[in-house]
Amino acid sequence: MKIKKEKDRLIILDTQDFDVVQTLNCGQIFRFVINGNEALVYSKDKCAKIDWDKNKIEINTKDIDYFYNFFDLNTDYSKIKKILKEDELLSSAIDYGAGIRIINNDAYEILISFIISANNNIKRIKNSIEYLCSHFGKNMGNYYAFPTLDELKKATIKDYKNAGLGYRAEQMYETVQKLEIKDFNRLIKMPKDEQYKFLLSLKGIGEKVANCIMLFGLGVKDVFPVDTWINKVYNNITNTKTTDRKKITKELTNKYKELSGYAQQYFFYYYRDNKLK
DNA sequence: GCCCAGGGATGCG
DNA sequence: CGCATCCATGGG
Repeated sequence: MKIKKEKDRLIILDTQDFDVVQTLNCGQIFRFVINGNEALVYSKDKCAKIDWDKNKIEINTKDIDYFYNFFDLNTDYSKIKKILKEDELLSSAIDYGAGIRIINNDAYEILISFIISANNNIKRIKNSIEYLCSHFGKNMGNYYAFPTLDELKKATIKDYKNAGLGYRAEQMYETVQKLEIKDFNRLIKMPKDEQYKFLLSLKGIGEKVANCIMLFGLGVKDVFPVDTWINKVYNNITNTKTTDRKKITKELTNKYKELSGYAQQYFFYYYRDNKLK
């Protein structure tokens, strides 16, 4: 991928492996606004203004190194897509979501966000996160930062209910009180199975959410989060009616191995958008 | 009014 | 272990 680095700006001159709208809309990030050929994207206390046309993408931000990594610009997606396309089941999904990239987001922000995501819909998830930012995050002028862990520790169960977390409010409160920033410094260095175990020990985090945190927040690509959509895809492809997500996870992870996370995103985006029954 | 959402916790056998 | 049931709440 041809990328020019300027001061406060990244210019991507090769758009076949990067579609901003697809990348933002495929359910891995909740803090963004798309307006025509322009988007605002938020992570932690940082912001990027992105605009694009057919031939180039401009990422305007004071944190170019952060967003370079955020959008995974070092990874060659054409190579990944070429390998995965050999799988017949994935071929049309990859054609449809050819511009998806897996975002490298902040582990703590992803952890909080995906606790909210459980048995929830994306619009509500976004509203709840926005509430937490505007009530507990730092005012950055044009937007609110994601609250730091110390800031979020001030939130009560009632605050979480007001944020629309419903029955997840108690779980969130308990997990936020228990977590410390050093947990995340340790987490990033742990082997995969220990990360998984640690995440599962926290309230509000089960297998699917743990896998999402690892994929989008810890850079672990050989995980395959199975949500309701992937469950539907699986039943559709295999002509079954299972609800055993543990089994589906195991099968698909064994099949796609180190590319599981990518395969999962292509499946998820394609089938969700095409309203698979 | 009903069904569903990027599921998880709990209890029971 | 596996399995069933319950859980808030807003959108479609």
